[in-house]
Amino acid sequence: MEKRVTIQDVANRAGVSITTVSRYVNGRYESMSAKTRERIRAVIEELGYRPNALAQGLKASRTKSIAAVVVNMSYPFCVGFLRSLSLILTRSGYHLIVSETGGDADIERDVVQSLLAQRVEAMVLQTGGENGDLLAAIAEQMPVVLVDRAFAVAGAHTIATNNREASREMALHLFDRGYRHVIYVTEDEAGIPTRIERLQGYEDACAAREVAATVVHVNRQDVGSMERAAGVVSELAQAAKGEPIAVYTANGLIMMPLYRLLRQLPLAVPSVFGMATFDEPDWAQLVDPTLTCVRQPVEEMGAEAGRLLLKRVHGKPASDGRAEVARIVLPSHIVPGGSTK
Amino acid sequence: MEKRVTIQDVANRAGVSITTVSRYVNGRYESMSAKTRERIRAVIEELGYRPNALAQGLKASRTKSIAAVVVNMSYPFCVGFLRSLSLILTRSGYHLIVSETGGDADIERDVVQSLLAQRVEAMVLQTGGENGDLLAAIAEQMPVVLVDRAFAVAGAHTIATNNREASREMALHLFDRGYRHVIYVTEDEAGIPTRIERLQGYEDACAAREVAATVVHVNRQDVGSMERAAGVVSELAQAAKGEPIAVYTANGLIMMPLYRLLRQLPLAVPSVFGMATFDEPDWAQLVDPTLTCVRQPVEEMGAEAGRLLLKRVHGKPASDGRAEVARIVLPSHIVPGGSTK
DNA sequence: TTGAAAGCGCTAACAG
DNA sequence: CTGTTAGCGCTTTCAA
Repeated sequence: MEKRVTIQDVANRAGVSITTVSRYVNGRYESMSAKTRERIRAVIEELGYRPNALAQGLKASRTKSIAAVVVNMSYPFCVGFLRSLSLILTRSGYHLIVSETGGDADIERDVVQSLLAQRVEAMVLQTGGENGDLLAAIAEQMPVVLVDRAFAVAGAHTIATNNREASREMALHLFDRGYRHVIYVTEDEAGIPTRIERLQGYEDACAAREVAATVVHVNRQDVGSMERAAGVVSELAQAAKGEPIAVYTANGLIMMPLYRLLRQLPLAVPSVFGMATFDEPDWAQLVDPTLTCVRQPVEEMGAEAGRLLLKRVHGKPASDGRAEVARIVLPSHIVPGGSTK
Repeated sequence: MEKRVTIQDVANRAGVSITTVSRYVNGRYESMSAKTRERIRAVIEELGYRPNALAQGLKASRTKSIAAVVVNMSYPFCVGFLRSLSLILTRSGYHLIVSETGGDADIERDVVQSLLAQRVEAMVLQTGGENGDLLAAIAEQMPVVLVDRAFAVAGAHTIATNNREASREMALHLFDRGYRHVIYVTEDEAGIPTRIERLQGYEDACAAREVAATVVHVNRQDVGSMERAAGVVSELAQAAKGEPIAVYTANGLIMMPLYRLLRQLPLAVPSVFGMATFDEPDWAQLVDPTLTCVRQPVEEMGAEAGRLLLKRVHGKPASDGRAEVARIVLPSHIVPGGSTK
């Protein structure tokens, strides 16, 4: 492990002071003779010098890194979101630190504290909502963006999709296609805005059509709950006596394990049985018939988060010391598939 | 943006020197009176002090962060790998910085340099192979792990799967199921070991069965190439005059767009037409019939990378200054599905 | 156009 | 048991 070359080494070799090298590194060429400038350039090249970002940051607490805290980075939403966020940040020389909470409030707190100690310059979180006070306190120190789940946290920006409206539209779409009953399958709301809003949207649609809402709660970890959900669907199908019914899941992760169980039922898709989900799983176009779904603008959300953070991190804080807090809502759209017709 | 509390603040408030506080923070309680210790604990709690990781790291160049450089973080391999890597690292208080190269050698170089300046303590890369010299140089300064693509880089560890053997097995599996021709669809090898090895495995199997190899090259970005591939399959099926044939793709990302095209052919799956792929896409179990595939131990690779890096980062370098370089191969396994029978 | 010097927040000898 | 002191590598006044 060789010793790393420092600004001092460059200064010595070039026969100038470290101040001058520092100036060169920071592009302040105007106060420097062309000769000195060229000399330093050559030495830096020769020695392969790269400034220690740590030392640079120590003074201004600028680490050129931004953290993303998500429930599970393998969730399709997170994958797309993180990727586009990462792309934007990289373009501005920022690094993305990714952390997982698994949805656990204690872990979330620890992770956030640790990130704070690491002096990240900003944070974007898919939070569970339990650490609101902590996040509000952090929002006073650095830009904080809450994504996907639009909890109300003082000082934090939010980026989400129009869950309620899009969910309502999907349910209406199903009713309009002639499905007399739409069974909504979701996870326990657990106070999570996204889930609550999607459920509300479904209920809005039921109310609009004066149809009774049928909500089935499942637990993704629990296969039994999925089987029970399929059982409920089966019973309702029988009770419907041939009238078309549909299943609409609150997200793609629920539909995944449920899909096979539903297809095993003796119900013809889409004629007497419709299927749809919020989210657009990558397999939606591979199954036969293709799956009707709600596409979230995942990439746009990531890009928007990146832009927002960079603007806040770069820019001087607003004159009154408190910048505008953005609440961005990016609309989702229905992608009709063969599973509803 | 309030001023952050420093070790000095704590020292002042507690009426001790910063050294003592530093000792407390680093858990060296033995050299400290119980009274002092309690006093400091109280003040830290009161002020909500958290040591500045930047300043801590400046001295020892320990940033508690490790970087992962991948081609595309949304690739299924990367998603699973990064997640399990992240989990391991977090458990040891390390942060994971994720960067993308898009497979571009220049970007890879820039990203790596930038990470170097950031003083990450180690790197794991899914490299394109063009920056071997740079990586070898870095491997002299910090632990470097090459994952997925087992390029030979001096001083770097590698973690990969047994691509050639697993690919051979899959091809043999297909021949054994009675498919007389197995068409292998892959991307341009581009010098990437993973691709070369999988192709070799297929060729090994063809040689063993004394069957001519049929390799079709496609470009994932190019729909036309996929259609041409499907065309080749169609022609071969006709030439086979009812004899069963199969398609075997080099990875799941190729199979995804190809799948629909192949299913549109008038060929019965699996009786006269078999389908299989390297990788296990999450939709493999959702389509009907389920898709036969090769499951890579993605999570294990991530966990192994994490363990390896942490061991090397923590441990003192070996006495001779050059630690053992690990070449880890984790085996893949065939997951039989209904698409071959 | 340049450099000396004072830190940024923390750790680690070395003395008491 | 505790404090003094000297940096880690770099930026930034303030003078020259």
